[in-house]
Amino acid sequence: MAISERKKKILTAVVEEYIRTAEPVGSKAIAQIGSLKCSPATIRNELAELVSMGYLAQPHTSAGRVPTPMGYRLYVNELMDRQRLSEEEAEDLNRRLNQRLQDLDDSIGGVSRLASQLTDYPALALTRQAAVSAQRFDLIYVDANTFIIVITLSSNVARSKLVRLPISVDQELVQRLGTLFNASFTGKREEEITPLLIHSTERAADDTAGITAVITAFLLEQLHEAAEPATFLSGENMLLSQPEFRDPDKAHRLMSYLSEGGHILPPSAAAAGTDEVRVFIGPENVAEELKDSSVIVASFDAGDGTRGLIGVVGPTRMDYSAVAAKLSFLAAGLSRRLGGGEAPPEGMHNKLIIKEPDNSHE
Amino acid sequence: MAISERKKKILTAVVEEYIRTAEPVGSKAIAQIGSLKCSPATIRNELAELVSMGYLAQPHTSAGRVPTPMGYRLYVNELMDRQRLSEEEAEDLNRRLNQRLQDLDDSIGGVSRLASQLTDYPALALTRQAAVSAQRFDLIYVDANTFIIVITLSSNVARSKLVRLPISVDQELVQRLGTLFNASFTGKREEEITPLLIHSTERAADDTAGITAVITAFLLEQLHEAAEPATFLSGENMLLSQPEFRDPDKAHRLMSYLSEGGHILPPSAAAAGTDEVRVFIGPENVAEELKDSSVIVASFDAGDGTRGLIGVVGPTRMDYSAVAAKLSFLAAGLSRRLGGGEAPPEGMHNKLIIKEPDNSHE
DNA sequence: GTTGGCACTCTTTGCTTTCGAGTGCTAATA
DNA sequence: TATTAGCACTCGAAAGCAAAGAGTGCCAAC
Repeated sequence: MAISERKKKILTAVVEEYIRTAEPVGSKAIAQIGSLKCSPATIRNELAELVSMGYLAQPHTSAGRVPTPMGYRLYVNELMDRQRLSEEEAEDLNRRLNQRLQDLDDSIGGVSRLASQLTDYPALALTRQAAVSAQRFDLIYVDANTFIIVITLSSNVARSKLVRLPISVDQELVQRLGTLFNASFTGKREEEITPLLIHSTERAADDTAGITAVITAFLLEQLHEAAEPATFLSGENMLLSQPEFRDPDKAHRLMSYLSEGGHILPPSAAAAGTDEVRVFIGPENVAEELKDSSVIVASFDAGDGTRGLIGVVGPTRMDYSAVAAKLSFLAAGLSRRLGGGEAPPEGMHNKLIIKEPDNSHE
Repeated sequence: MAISERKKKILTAVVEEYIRTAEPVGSKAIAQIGSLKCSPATIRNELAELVSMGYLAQPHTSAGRVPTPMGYRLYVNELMDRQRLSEEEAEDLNRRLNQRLQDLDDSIGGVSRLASQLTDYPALALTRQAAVSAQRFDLIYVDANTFIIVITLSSNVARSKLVRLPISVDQELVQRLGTLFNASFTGKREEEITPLLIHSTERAADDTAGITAVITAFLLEQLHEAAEPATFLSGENMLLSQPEFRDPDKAHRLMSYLSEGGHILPPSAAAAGTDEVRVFIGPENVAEELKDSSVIVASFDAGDGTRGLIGVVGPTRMDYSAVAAKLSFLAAGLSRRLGGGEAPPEGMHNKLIIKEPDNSHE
């Protein structure tokens, strides 16, 4: 059955009122909202139909209506205003973003904090490198017992470590090792660095002191760490201010799940195109723990093939419109600052596409 | 009035039972615990006296007794067993500690996570450097538009950054800048790097492209960051499993306070001697938000004049004994691995001194 | 000094009642 | 035919109340 214009208006009113108040909304309240010029009775009839169509639900016979996940979905896809931030908001956000952003890697935590402060929901941020390898090795001789390893990764981040040795080395050895590592390990991804390769390098180095082992260990550690999607979560406490989490057990369950850092995002989220906002409503989430929460994610280009995601978690009764706008703006700002390639002009809002998750398997 | 042996036993029983059950404990329960061979009636008399002495309180006339902060204080100072970890626990902990620990700086967050998992309370870890300065600069020429800054700090941590320039530089310039920076900025603390010094270096560099500015900015940023006490908080969600935080508002208030990262520790905590455990019970905390929680902190030596603290936050009804033992062990382990100087033999428990905070100002 | 006994207090729990918001239905109306 | 007013009905939330139970304080006896 097609859904009439008036039904859409009513559904919108229910969703927005429910988002605002967290209370089931009744026919009278909708009539008063305006934008509809008909009586509560008429609205009641429409509401009854919306219930039978599956967009709304009643907690119990004599209560107002509450949107179902399906209702939210329709709202998100078709009904809601695509909010844009006001000039001041945009400016403020840009300023804060600039403050945080020197090097993504250090500030990915800062980004998630920012997202959380901005939206008043717990937020997470993560990056996933495409394929990381070492681009270049520099070994700096400091003194007889000390040298510094600097590994420049393909993502153009330099990682360094100061190594103190129990034995002494000379400048020549350090330099020779540097050349050797540049020859053997540059461009290699983590899985390409086989024990065999390590072993042969070790022999070639003619290094009895085990210094090569230290370097390869550091290399592997850095590659591993860089390849590992770095996840940050902040603002967990925001959950507690939501009435749906007044039940401490429920709150605890979700918070534990979140802080385990695990599979918060549905796999398909990672596949999202840049600057596109995705919304996962209640049961659309794969993780059992998220079945009655919603997740909104935006994806951004962190440069050099690295993909980043920022998202927030909240009750299904979330302010989708506002949150999506903010995340979209944030993601666009990040892409602009971090991403290579064509930067959209500063200050311009990027388009806000909201994609529905792929549910073909259901 | 002096406190009799029997009163001590009874107080101990009340505290431990209350820690276990979170319910006010009655005379009958104490009698059944054993270790006292007298009737509930006798115990009631003693309890009444303990109440009038201020060690215990009654939530209401017909309820059992609950320890007051003063009661906990006595318990912590004199009565509780100084637990030591069992062999297996110690071994497990050591293993996990080794896993986490390569470089304190990266893993301070890991340490707090470990403390939280270990104790089932929210945990925080922080380090405070004594006075950080740059020990050495290395500028590595990569290509005409790129070079790497490596700053080795006095704390023996190397920090690096890959710099891309809009203009091109030659190897000679990079090298010259390196020498210049080594001459001008090594050994300088953040506050010693005045605009004047920066300016004169800039002039000496004969650098029209503003490369010195990039380097000084990075230097200042790193010094600032290193001097800033790095705080990490984890396991906030553990709070919610404590019955005293079943009230979502209360939980929210404390969690917000904690996640702001602020002044969790009383100032005196920072002054604690290494490997010493301090306990701050309820109102002993200076922060208003912590007035009915307890904080346990252990201090460790992170090497090179850096002091670290690990601590947990929980309700006053905390398992002081177990937590103190674990933190003490953890701190000792960290000191051993990170601290310079005399390392106590591996696997040995360090002594567990529990210091009372200095309350002379009250 | 210790103990058993007992009346008393105060919370907790469960039940019943009341109240009200909101519904669904029907009949009247534009 | 679509809308509206009216009204009886439902069901949860809040309030009130009684019974139960845990624990105390005190007294008198040991």
